Amino acid sequence: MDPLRRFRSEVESAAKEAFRSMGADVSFEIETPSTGIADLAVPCFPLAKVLRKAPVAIAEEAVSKLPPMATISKAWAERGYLNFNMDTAALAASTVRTVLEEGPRYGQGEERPEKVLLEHTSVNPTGPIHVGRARNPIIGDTLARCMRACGYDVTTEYLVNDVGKQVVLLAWGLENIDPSEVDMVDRDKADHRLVPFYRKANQMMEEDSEVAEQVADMLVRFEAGDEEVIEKVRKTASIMLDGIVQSLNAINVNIDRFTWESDFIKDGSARKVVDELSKCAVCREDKGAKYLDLEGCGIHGRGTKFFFTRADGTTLYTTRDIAYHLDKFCRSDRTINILGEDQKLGQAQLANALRFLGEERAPECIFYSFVSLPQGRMSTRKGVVVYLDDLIEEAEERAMEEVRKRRDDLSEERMEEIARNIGRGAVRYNIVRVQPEKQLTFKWEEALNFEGNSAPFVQYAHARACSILRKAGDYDRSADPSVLTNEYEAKLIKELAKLPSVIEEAGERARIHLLPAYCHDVASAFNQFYTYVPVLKGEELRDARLALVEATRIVLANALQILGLSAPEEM
RNA sequence: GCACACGUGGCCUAGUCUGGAUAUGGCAGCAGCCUCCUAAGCUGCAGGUCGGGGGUUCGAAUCCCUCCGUGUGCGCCA
Repeated sequence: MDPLRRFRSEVESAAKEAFRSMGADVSFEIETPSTGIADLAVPCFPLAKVLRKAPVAIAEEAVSKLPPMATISKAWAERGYLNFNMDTAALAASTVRTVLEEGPRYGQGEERPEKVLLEHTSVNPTGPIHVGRARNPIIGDTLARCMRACGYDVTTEYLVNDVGKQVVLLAWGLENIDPSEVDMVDRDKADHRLVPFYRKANQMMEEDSEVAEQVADMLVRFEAGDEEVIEKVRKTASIMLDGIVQSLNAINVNIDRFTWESDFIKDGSARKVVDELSKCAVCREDKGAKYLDLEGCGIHGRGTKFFFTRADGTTLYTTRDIAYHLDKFCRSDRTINILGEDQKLGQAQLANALRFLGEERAPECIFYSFVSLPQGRMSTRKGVVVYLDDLIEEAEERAMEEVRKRRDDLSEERMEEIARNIGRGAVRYNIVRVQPEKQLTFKWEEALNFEGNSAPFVQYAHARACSILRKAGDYDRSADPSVLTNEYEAKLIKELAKLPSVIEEAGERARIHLLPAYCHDVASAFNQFYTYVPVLKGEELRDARLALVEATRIVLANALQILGLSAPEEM
C-alpha cells in the first residue's frame, strides 16, 4: 500500500472541485515541489488560458473554494501555485503502521501477469569481465530486482557468444600453445588463467599466416557443424564463463538462464530466419551475400545494408540474434535488453528485420556508455584494463581497513564478513548511482567512495537502526505513531512514505538511479533524527520512536535488497 | 564526413521525457560538534556563464536551430 495515495487523491478531488466551481473542468498536474516549499502543489499556469485570468489570481480564488480536507493541514496560494501540506500526524500514523504491517513487502507493487525476459551481461567469453562492461550486469540485475518488486515475473538471461573468431582463436590457443610459453598470472581463477593464452594467440595469428589459416579452418568447420570443433570451442567458452559467473556472483548478480548462441545454428532456427528474410521485398544480394536494404528505416550510412548471410551462406551474429529474439518472444510478454552503446546499430537492424518478418514486437533496449580509464578505452588484449575482480578485491581491502579501525572488538571472521558486504556493495552502488547513458571515467577514489552518497552511508544508517532496536529489546508496537510530529520525525516519515512510488517509477520506467538517491535521502533523514532525537531515552515517546526506527530499518533493508546490497546489522 | 548519445560549481551528480517557484545531493576545501542510542555521522561557510550562440514562450537547465567538445557506430566481426 502506498501511504501517500490518500493524500494525493484528496488533493486531486479538492482541487478538481475548486476549479470546477470556477468553470474550469480540466485535468491538472499534482507535483512535489523540488524546493520543499510544500508537500504537494498544483501549478495553475495551464489554467490561465481556459479561465483567461492570471495564474496568481486563479490560485488565490481556487484556495478559497477548496472544500474541507481531512488529511491536509494547510492549503495556500503562492505565486500561481496551489500549495498543500499533509497532516503530519495522519501521515505518521498511516506510514509507520503500513511499514510495520507489511514488513519486507512494503514498497512492492501488486502482482502483474506479464512475464519479463531481461537479457543482460552477455559478454563474450574471451576474457574476465572488466569494469568497462561491468555496468551491464549491475544495471541488469538491479532492474530485474526492481521490476520483481514492481510485481513482474522476471527471468534474467545471458546469451553466450560461443560462435565466432575470437572464441575459436582462444580454443586454438589453449590447444596449441605450450603453457611454458606464456606469462604467469597472479590470480588463480579460471578466466584469468586463460588471458595470456588469448593474448599470445592473437599475437601469433597476426604474425604467422599459417596460424591464421589454422584458425580460419577451425572456424569453417565450426560453422559447418563439425561436432568435434564445436565441443572444443564450447568447452573453452565454459571455462571462461565459469570465471565470469563467479565474478558476478561475488557482487550478488544472479543469472537465471544461459542460452548458447551455437544452439541457433544447431537447431536450424537461424537458417529459418535466413529463409524468411530472403523472401522479403527489401532483400538484395551482393556477390552471394544477402542483405536487407533498410533505406528509409531511420538508419544511416553503410548500415542501411544489413547483411544477414556471408557469401558462403553462413549466418552472422545479428541473424542468430534474430532467431534468439523470436525464441524470447515465445517465452515472455516483455523483452528487455541491457546493451553497450556499440550495439545500437545492430539493434536497429534487428528491430527492422523483426518487423519485416511480420513480428509486431521489438525488444526494449537500455544502452549504457562504456566506462573508460583515464588513459583511454579498456582492452583485455592490450592489457589496458581493470578487471571487476580487481575492483572487488580492492574495495574489500579498503573496507577491511575501515572496519579494523573502528571495530577491533569483533572477531577476524566477522570483520571480514562485514568488509565483504561493504566493499561489494560500494561497487554496485557507485555504478547504479549514475544514469547508464552518462560517459564514465573510472577513478579508484570515486569507485571506493565510502562516505556521503555511497553504499556504506546507507548501510551504516541501517546498522545504527539495528543497534537501537537491539538495545531496546521488546517494545509496544501498538504505540500511536501520530505523536511523531517534530521536524526530524516528520522529515523522516515523509521519506519512508515515498518508497512505493520510488519503486514504481524506477521499475516501470527503468530509472534505477532513483533508488540509490532515495536510499541516501532516507539514510540522511535518519542520521539527522538519530543525532537530535533521543529514542531509548525518549520517555513517553520511546515506543512510538522505536516503531519509527523499526520502520526506517525495514525501508532501508527493502531498498538495499532491490539494489542487491546486504543490510548489515552492525558495522 | 554522416548518424546516435552525453556536456550542470575544482571533481561526480539530480532535475531534461512531461517548460513553471530561490537548480538536487555528494566528493574535495574551510570552520565547528563525541561525559548521551556506532563520528562510515551531524551543523555551518565558501563555490554556478546549467558547453557557446540564436530562436519559440508570459516563463527555458528542460522544446527547436546552429556551432564547439567528448563518447559510440558506420565490417560479408561478435
